[in-house]
Amino acid sequence: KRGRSKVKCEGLVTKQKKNRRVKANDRERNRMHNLNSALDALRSVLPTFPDDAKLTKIETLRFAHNYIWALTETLRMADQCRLIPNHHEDRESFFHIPSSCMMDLASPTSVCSSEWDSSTYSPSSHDADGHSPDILVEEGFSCYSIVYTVYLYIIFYQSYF
DNA sequence: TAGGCCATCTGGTCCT
DNA sequence: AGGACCAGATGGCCTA
Repeated sequence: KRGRSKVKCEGLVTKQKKNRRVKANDRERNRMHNLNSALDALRSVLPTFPDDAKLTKIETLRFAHNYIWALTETLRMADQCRLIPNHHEDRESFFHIPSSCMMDLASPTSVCSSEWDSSTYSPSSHDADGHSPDILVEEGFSCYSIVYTVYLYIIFYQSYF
């Protein structure tokens, strides 16, 4: 009788384990879907050309990093000059990013490598004045939080213009 | 066909 | 104990 109950117990444990695994898989799938949604939101605020293929995940993150840097630099320059025109049309031309710069921003793959190496192709993390436009990501932030934070940063900067 | 990208599964670790 | 997060493994799809 004890043997049978042991087998029954083992079967129950196996079933419980299987059930937990299925639930964990489901949560993991959900988590990745959320992460992808955050990446999509981030893509949506990045400037792209109509015929551009969808940016890959790593391209999206690199592009966002460069884009934030470009916007930060633009703000800094505008602040330095204190010549921001009031008319909307003028503001647009004032903040026009040179095409050479856009090419670089729009083609992250042109400077792509398998590793994140900010020294080679990402903007310097500190400008001439020692200001750091880097995104403040505290230790312990999840991937989702980081992507979403980048997204919010871009929205914030874009609202400036 | 090789290589890149992606989704999913899985086991481990940490936290509540 | 259960959930969140992460990294490694695997297989599918697509493109040069």
